[in-house]
Amino acid sequence: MVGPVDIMSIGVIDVPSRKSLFVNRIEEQILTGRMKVGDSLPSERQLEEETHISKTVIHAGLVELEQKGFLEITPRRGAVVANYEETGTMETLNALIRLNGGNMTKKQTRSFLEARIAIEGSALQRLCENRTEDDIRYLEAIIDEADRLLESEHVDEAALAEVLFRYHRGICVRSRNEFFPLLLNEFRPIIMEFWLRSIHRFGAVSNVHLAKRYLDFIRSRDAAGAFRRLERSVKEYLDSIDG
Amino acid sequence: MVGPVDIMSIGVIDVPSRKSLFVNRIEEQILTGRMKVGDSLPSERQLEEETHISKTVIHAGLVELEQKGFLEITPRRGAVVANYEETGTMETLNALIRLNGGNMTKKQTRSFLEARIAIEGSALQRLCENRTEDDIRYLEAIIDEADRLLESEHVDEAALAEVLFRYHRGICVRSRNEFFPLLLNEFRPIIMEFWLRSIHRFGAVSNVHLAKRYLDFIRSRDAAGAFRRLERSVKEYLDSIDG
DNA sequence: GTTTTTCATCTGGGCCGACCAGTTGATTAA
DNA sequence: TTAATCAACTGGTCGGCCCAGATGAAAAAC
Repeated sequence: MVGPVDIMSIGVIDVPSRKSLFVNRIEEQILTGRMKVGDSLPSERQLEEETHISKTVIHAGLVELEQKGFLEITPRRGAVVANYEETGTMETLNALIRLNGGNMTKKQTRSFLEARIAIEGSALQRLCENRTEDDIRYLEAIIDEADRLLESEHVDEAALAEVLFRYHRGICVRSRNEFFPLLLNEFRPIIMEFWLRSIHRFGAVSNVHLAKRYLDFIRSRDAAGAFRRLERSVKEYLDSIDG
Repeated sequence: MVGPVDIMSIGVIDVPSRKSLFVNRIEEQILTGRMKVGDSLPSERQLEEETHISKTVIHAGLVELEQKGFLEITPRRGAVVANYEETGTMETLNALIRLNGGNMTKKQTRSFLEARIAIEGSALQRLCENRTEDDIRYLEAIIDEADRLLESEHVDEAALAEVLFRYHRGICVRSRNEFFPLLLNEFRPIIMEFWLRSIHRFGAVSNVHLAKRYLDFIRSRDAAGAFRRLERSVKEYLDSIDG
């Protein structure tokens, strides 16, 4: 049952699709500035010839790049590099960060945390003012999941980050604002990365403890206190990466 | 030059792509509840047969629906209708509102304006604190565009809404937060609809005047005043739709 | 009768080369 | 100088092919 070699593990080799290779190549050209905003791309046929990838795949790749906000395609006219500060969405930013190996710059981190205070802070205050017993039970159930993960010998950090994401999205869901949870979904990859780093930096227990702290504020309907706590924890995180 | 009929204008007929027709059909089925969360979709080959659209296009459409948060596709298993409150993004919401003829419910409007205060309010305060002369010039240039539109006999409302969008996104851009402008792009269809309604309700002049008012606060670095003004104008809009 | 194995069938993922219908711009005709 | 023509080029679509994993019923082993 065990293969001939079980000392050195090779690991899976996942073959990247031609489409993703093509998309990454173009993204790279754009983000490094080799292709500038307004530049026309070669036609799909030219790209087919150049890359030895079929036109269908090229076409699908270009459409994907358009959805990400990198290109502007006009049927039967061609594709040009879009001003992705104008047309870009969070997906564009996610692609940008992913291309940088998942690392955000300090400015991006600061921007992210500002956005977090703006959105989650607003949700938190609304929830404190309008919470019901059912909201408390809903959030407690998620905290219980986190506690169960902490009981294990080796804490599954990815799973804990996922639970923390669901908890904070839960705050947005229960704030009765239909937009806030959707915005958090938009941020999802970035937020997950953030929680992973936060777990590494401050430990699993500490992060779950902080989550419980917010629940206390919600219970006692202390909107101002909750907001101050959020601001403080963001400030602590920023200080920790500056040092 | 002029066709045989120039009294009644026909207007361009832009032929929708098969992919978009397919995507809209499925969205409709989901949003009207004919397909419920968890329901399995027919296989790509069945859909091909049923719709007479090739598998290539069907596949591309399903991938788009997954990105919009409407479907959850598992390779070699099939696609099921996703819980779009969980997986949805702003694109999902845009589709939902578009399907409703661009009309938001009162709760959606309230949610939108709360989100606007959270995001643009935060940007406004940051900008007031850190503005440069160049920021002022940048925003003044956009205001000039709006003024030019006002000079015309019949104000082009769609164009003005577009300029107002660019102005308020400009505030986010110049706030030096990389996330805020992208979030506004995400909202774009909703925001455009909002400005159109605001122009109808309060008039073109009044909306441009308010935009200039924000510029005053930014010039005098009055962050608190700017925020209060934003809150007030949102409140006025909410009152006007309640009445 | 119960468990295990086998294997035909179905799924989405990926790719290809050909064809379709609008756009464009130089050439031709008026 | 102007208008009509049309070949070349564009993105969009097509149907077919193969791949590898999932599925479940039939066959084999117990």
